[in-house]
Amino acid sequence: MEIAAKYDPSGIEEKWYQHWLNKNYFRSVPDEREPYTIVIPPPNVTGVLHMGHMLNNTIQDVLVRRARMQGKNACWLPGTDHASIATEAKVVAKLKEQGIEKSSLTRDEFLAHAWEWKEKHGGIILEQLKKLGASCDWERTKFTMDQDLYQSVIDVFVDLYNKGLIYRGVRMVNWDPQALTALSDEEVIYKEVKSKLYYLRYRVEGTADEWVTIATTRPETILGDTAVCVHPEDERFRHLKGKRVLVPLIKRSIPVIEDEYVDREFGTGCLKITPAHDINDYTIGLKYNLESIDIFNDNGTLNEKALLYIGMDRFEVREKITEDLLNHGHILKIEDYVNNVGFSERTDAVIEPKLSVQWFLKMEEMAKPALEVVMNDTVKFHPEKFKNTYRHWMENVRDWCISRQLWWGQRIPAYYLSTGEVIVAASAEEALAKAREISKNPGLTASDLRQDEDVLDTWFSSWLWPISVFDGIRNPENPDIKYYYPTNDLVTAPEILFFWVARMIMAGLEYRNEIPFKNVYLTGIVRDKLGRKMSKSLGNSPDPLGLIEKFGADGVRVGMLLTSPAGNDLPFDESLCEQGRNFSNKIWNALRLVKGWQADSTLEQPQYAAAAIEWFDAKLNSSLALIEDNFAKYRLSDALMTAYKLVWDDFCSWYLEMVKPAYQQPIDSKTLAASVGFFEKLMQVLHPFMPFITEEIWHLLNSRGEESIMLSPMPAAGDYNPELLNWFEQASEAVIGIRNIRKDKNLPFKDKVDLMIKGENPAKYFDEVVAKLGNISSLTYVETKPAASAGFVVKATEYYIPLGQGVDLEAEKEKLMKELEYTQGFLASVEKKLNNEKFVSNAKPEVVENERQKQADAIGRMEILKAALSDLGI
RNA sequence: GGGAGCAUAGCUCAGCUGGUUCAGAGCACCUGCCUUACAAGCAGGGGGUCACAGGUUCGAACCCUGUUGCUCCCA
Repeated sequence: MEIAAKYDPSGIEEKWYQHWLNKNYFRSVPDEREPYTIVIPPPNVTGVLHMGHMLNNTIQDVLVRRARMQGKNACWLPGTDHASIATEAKVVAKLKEQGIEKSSLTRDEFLAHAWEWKEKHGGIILEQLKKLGASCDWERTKFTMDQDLYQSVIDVFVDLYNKGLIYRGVRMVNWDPQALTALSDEEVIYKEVKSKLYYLRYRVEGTADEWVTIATTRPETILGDTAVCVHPEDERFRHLKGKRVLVPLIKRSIPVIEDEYVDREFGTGCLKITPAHDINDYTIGLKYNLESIDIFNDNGTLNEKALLYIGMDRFEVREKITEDLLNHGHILKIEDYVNNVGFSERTDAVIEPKLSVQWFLKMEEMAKPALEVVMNDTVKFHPEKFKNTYRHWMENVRDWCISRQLWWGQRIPAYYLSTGEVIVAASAEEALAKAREISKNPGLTASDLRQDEDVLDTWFSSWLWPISVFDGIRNPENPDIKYYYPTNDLVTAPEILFFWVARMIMAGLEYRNEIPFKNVYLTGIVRDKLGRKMSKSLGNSPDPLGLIEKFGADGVRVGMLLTSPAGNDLPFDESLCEQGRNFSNKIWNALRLVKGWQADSTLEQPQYAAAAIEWFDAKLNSSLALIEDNFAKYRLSDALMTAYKLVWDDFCSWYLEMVKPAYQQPIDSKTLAASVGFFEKLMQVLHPFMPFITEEIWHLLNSRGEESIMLSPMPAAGDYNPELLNWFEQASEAVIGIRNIRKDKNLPFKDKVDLMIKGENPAKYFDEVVAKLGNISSLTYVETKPAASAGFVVKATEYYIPLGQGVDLEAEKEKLMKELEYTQGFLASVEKKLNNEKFVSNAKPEVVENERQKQADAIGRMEILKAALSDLGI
């Protein structure tokens, strides 16, 4: 069979993914095996695959595929979330393009558009994941707005309300004037912005020319000022005590109050108080019973309470009012100033602090056990350092604002009577029944109830995800939830540690009385070479599908994993994928070599081949043990690197070279079988990382019929003789020594040379291997160093290659002297320790013993070197 | 402003309880090779005062203190 010299993943990847799907290999249903479960962090239904997803889902697939091969019943449950703000924004924009205003639609009409949009564009991302090789149980695909998940959210709201954990309150919220909704603190991104600090003077009431100067970054908010505040101990303002000042332009009279909150160093030391539009001012307003004048409409324009500029946008007003203040002599100066401004994560609009009535979930009680399970490692974080961050947040947790002024999402199941009374119930019918009961008015009808217009925060559905996808809220005893929950591993980004991971833990404890997952693997952020976060606006993100096309899914997966230890950011570079592709090609060519061998069952197995097989078996087992350890510690890149080196260095560079028959010669059947066997095991080990090429090769190595590598048992580390590894190390060093001499002395590799060994050689077992790899014509043991030869020493064994003529005695001498010097220095440092009484008496006995061994070795080596030098006539 | 973390080769990172192999890996780099599996390769090689300054210890990349620089989270 002809095999292409370069591995071409196109076609192969498509073929196998389709095959796996056809065979339903990703499907999981409860059975008697141990379950292994991962629920996908549901990507935004409007989203397309980006590099962060690539990393995150590669990791999940590696874990799932490995678990599956370890005989577990592996279930990777995929899905998407409805992303209320982002999706609604997209649908609104889309409608606008068609000339439809959201305000002209009824709620139901709008939702119909939204669903239509979702059916059309949602789920693209899941299709893209298939290109990556994701082995999700697609039959279980969930969406947070699916009827069952929707209902679970509603049930939970009602339940928490009945438990007294959900309440309605007036709060200063982060208002997104573009999306027209409140945002949670986590959805606000603070950015440093170059702005201006305006120094404004307010006239003291009852005076003609006495002024107070304040500094503000938002001059337009003076229209909502209800006080001016100074520090009680500030001498500069003592005379203002009990006075009032007039707000410029509108001449509203407001009091001068005193509070220690004021930073005397900042600005003028005199602060204007606008309770309706600043969170700190709001607190002060409450303390001093100040009026709150909300001057903004929801969309960020000014309302009639502002008295001026009514209907103008806040930023327009800022310019206009600056002008007017200047004209009226109220501005003393304007300074450049850098401050932190909050922006909406979704719309990038500047957040407006705004007072409004919202629904909140009390966090304190739920946070305590959720903190506990992480601190005591019931839920393990990888890497562990995130426990600190988690604790800090959980200890300072604030109530969760769960309402959003949107339509796309689970509508809050709260119903208002005309009296303003609130009834929370899972359905309108139940609410009506309750209402009749409470009001003792059986004549109430559905039209007497008005349901809350708001929907719930998307996280209020995602926090139930590990439970609701198995219908564990509505049917807590169903077989799926009992089998798959708690899930095993969660793979996600540290950015959402709090608003998703923490809350899932809370929900799990609340509704299952059990943690939702045992391990949380926190990935880093994929950045570009310059360390910038990849983002659409920067345009610095490569197209993931383009990468897959260029390097193959296997190559990209390897590239993503090679340099991304848990929790560390990944500075992405295409060359990483290139390395992955090169690795694919390397494996492919190893296949070409092995497939090219003709077996001859009459051939005796050469000793070198038997030795090579024994060695590689030991090496394989020791690497497997390492890989198992790496996985146990969730060090996936280390596991991959171990496998990478095992395949490339040990298998390809050493093993295959050792057993390889001479050109166009057949190979003995025993060696071929062993080689194919090793190859298969290596493919199995690599399969979780590189699902496609391993499946392809697995089938090319042997006829498998319908079998799949993805269901084959993962090789487990077995016992091995460590001596084999030590001996081989010596032998391989000898081979390297021979190569070096060839290079130094310009001895072409194709010319055979003699090798003479002096002294005890523990690695005798590999002599034939050394002879083969060194292209040695005869390997003999000698008592004395042969004349006119070049040599080297490995441990306590001397190796010589006779050179006939042209031996550079000086060079030989120099080499030996250098080594002798080094050994002397080494011995000195060892003896320094041993001669130190404190060391001998304080250090652990095995450490001291070790030093003695080093001493003996060094002395022995020095003797050998000295003897070699004296042979040279020194 | 409060909290956490990091600083080891050109880059990305390992380095466990302080003690052979403790200064490592991969990539990049340099040199030589078109050696019929692979130039997407082979063989070999160079490269680090472990941020800086002190301290503890028989012994420090590792523990302690301070300094500097960077990152993240929270306000």
